[in-house]
Amino acid sequence: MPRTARIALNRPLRRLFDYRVPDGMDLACGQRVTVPFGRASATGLVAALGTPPPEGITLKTIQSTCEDWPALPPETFQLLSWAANYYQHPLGECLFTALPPALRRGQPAKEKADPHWVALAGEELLPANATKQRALLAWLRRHSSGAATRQITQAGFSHAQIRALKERHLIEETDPPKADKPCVPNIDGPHLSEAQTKAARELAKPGNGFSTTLLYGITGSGKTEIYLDYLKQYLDASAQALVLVPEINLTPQTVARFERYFGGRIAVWHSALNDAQRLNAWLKVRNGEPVILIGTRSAVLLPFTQLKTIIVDEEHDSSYKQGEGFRYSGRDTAVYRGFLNNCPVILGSATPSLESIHNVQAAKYQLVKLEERAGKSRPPQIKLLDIRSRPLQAGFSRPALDAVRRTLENGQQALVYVNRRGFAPVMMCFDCGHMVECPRCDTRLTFHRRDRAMRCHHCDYQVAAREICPKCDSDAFRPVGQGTERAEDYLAEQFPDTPIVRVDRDSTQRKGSIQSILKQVNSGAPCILVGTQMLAKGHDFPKVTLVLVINADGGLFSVDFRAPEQLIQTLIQVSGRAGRGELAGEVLVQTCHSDHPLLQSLARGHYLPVADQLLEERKTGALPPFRAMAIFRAEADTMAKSLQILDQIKPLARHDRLEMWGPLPALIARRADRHRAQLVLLSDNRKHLSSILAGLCQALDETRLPRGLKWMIDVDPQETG
DNA sequence: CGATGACTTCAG
DNA sequence: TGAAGTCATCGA
Repeated sequence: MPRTARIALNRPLRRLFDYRVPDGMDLACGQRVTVPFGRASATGLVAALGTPPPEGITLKTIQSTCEDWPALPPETFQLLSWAANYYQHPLGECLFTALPPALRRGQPAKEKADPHWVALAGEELLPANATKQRALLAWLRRHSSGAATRQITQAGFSHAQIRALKERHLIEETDPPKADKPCVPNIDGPHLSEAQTKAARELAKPGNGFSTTLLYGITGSGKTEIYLDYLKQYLDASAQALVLVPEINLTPQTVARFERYFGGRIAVWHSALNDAQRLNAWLKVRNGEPVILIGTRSAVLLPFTQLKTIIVDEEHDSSYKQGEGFRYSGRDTAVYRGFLNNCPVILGSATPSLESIHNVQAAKYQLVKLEERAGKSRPPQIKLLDIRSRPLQAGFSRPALDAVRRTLENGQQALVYVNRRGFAPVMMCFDCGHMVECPRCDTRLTFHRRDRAMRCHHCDYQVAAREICPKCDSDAFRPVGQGTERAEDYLAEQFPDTPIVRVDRDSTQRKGSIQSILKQVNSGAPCILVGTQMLAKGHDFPKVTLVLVINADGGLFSVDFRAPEQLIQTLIQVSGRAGRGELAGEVLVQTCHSDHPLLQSLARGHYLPVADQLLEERKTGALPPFRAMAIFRAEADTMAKSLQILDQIKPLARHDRLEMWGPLPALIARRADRHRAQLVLLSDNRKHLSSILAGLCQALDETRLPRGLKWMIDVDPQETG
């Protein structure tokens, strides 16, 4: 009887392939192999052994193993199998997302050289017009230990510029900097306040098995110090730990803070790493080195073998949910990982997700509270500023502008939060009413005055901006609504002597990184920060004493059931930027609905009661977290095709514990010329929902679909539009 | 006529 | 997914 193995390949196929195992080859689940596939060969992962082969197929034979140990150790393999099933994504693709690109391609699991570039002398040799090259050279000078190609391109420079400097012998390749930091560089732990110490003591300790703790710590309460102290006090020297952060929080400052206490034990994992860096970090983790790994979402899939604790910072952050392909939640996967590794999981936030609060109420999670700011700062007071019947200029009301002026006069800084980037979200003709729309999406084009362009924020379309209405040639063609650029311009006009710093996707892309911006702000001179979401997330601006929210109303009446939760979280997070130093903070929220119960209780200052209110609404609507939700999405070149496939599926999903909404066109029905529709599935029983989804997948795999039609399943969706 | 491209099929 | 095979169309 020949031995067989079931192999997972990196293909979007919901099936595995059986192979014959040659005599004398030892295999384990999760091991990398090379197999003949079609007329070529492919890298695969062993998914099962000794399974009875299907009839009527002559098995091919595994060519070789890539190494004699499983690339995915048992817990990691189990975690991915669970996730494949939970998120209804093909197992092969799930397993391969846990491998660094080099190993996906079948390259050997050996440490890779990671060439760095350093600047040499002789800048005067550069021609005067080579400004970009000069800028790169200056940038490299600031990175004395050198920077990898990937980091250079991330900072906004091009490969061509690197090549040009290399040819002029102004830069050269070197070895990457060695991690020369001592292993325990700082014997003194971080100094904790009484409240922090108490919270740190209450957290579940590594070694006591699996548990999940929600650490609710208000903004500015110093959660990072607690993490540092906790790891320092309770993590064994030989153990591994995982710290998950949202992408935006993985700044060099965050890493440096951890390195101060743990030196070379700190490793990082994020999207800006190049292939060599990814492979090397992955190998460290796989080899069981006692790393404390700080990483974004996908770090939860790394092959830890000695994992003893997991921390998920800002656990409410929606960027933990992958929005395409393998749509897993890094936070929820982390909790399951804690279960598999039998270790504690700490979820930290000043604005916990309703899911986590619900799990506390259901006694699945423990709650540790920290309701006091660290140091001398006081939590800011939130004031609602009703702008009904108040004249607005570029979105600013008189009292709001006065508040900014007072702040600057006192030598302090102000932060203005605007929900949209660009100058104005719409251009409208006041003669014929025409609004410029995207030709490929059901959206309006946003006007960007800086580069005189109209852009679609949902696809890559853009056109040159016009002075007159493209339809009727009227010159009454004007921007409507507020964006960051417009706020910036208006403030510059009102406060000509004050620097205005805009922070949004556009400004940070151009300037390479947010770092230099933050540095400027924290130098302390009076200035006004204008920005989007980006500003709300975890940054420390000690001199900011006023936060002004231009308009809070978007999230109050949205069709997306998560919008109110996200609005409240953003408002509290952005408010938390105020008064973090010794000066007291003030928050002004402009709204047309100051009597709205959510805003009213927000103004009373505490998150948990607002969250309870939101949870009550979810309960009434039988929405998550009270029921499990999945969305079946379809997109095609016509809406009819998309709706038709969902109509076809709907009867197959019928079940007495399942409610279905739709099929309906998506909120933005057409995006990049694809017509999108969705069927929402809700069930009070997750197991049922999961098996129904699995059945639908199978049924769809067996049907021939009209061409151009794509479908996907989103379990626990973050975006319901 | 071959070349090109759009589209379908199939993988153990 | 991606490589290979099928089929229709195009320009000279």
